Amino acid sequence: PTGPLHVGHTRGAVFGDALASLLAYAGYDVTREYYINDGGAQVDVLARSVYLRYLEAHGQEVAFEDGTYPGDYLIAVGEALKAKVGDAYLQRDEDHWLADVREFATEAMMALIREDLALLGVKMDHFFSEKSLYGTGRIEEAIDDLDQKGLIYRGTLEPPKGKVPEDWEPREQTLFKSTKHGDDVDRPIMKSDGSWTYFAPDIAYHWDKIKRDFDELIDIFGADHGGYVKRMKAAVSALSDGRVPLDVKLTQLVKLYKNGEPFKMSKRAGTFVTLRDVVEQVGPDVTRFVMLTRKNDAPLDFDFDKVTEQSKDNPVFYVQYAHARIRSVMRKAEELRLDWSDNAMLEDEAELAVAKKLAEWPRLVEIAARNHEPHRVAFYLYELASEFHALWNRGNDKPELRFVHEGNPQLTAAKIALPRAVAVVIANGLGILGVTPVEEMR
RNA sequence: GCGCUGGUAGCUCAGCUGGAUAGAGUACUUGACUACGAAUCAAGGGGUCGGGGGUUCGAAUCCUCCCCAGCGCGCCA
Repeated sequence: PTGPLHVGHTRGAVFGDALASLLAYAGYDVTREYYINDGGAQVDVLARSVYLRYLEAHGQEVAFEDGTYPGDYLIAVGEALKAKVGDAYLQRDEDHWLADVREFATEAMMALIREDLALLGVKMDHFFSEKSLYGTGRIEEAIDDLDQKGLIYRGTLEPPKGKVPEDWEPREQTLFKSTKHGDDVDRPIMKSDGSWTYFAPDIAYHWDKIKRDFDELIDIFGADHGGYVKRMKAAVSALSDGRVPLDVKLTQLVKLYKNGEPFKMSKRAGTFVTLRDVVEQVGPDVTRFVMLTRKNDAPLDFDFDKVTEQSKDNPVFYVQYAHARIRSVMRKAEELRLDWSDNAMLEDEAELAVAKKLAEWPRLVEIAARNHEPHRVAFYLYELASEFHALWNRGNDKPELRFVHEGNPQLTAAKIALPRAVAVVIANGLGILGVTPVEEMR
């Protein structure tokens, strides 16, 4: 939690949320967890950055050197810190304020992040703090388990082949024998100075999940953490004696475009496009749908202009439009006071095409859930909408294919059963993706 | 050097863990509005599925070796 969520995080959040909903829809019992990285050196950096803003709030000139976060979002946090502690931390050593500011800043960032998630409509069941693993014996407990399995030892790693880092020299470290569980090399869990590497609390976190009796785990990482997958799987395999499968989904980069021009963001310069920027411009529904119309492991182009357009370039509108059309005819049918019936009358090939597409739905859900691929739902909805629009237009040529037949409630009931089923599936499908089905287009 | 993820129509992408003639959108061409409406639909052309080899009755999909792109590779998370 070093800042607000940006577009990359957004993709991970949307993907994870949709995957969880998909699994729940398919009948799984799902828990959504957010792992808070509040234990490492990065929160010290955050604390120092906030301290600079705190000094600034007291009217001092400050310089944001390398290794601090210069983003504007910390200005308010600096001021809030001033409001809380007054001048108590002015001209004092880090020892006096670091721990407290770290706590303060972390809480402020998590508040931001929770707001961001709420904007997107993402609800977490648990927030799990990395920090809670330190100094509580929980890391030691997990490592002990591995040790008892003979997977922990002192040793020295080979330097990486090819490109060797400048400052490389052999050091003895505490290592996890991850090669026993499919990894390429053994991984350090303890630095040469005796403190934990970042891998250790991650092991402890997964150990905790295994002990909580989950029988399947899914992690979602950014693609730049891809090199981390094998060791995490190895750890889970070792900790659970191979009983609990871990699937790691990597979400690729989001490339942003505006007016057809790509623009870059830089965390260092403090210029990055936040989740809030995106959601406020295009809305949560569009944001979610667009991010799910791509496989998670393929890069995603996110064009602000295309995405705000209400046209075929924008698949959300296409699917929403189908739903709105159906709801519209259903409202009209209600005025006729017909008896709703499930006995559809299907004779035309366009009607059969829609019915066939509908019949694919259960199997599609099953496959998408099994493969952990929510994007399949988005593509399916597009196809279903397409079949429906085709049928609709056919009603222009052949009046007998229309859904509402004035003065003939029986025929209307038979013809409206099919689109009614389409609306149900679209609503359910959009529900999985976290997109609100609309009653009418405006 | 090793590992991970990609390479499918001009462009953006699907493709059900091995099935029939590889599909959408976009773009281009030509048609269609009396329902929430052309915000939509219909028709047409466009492919050595990165390349070679292998397994199979059958491969975009599986095995292997190359090529290209992105990411990663001990005391940063």
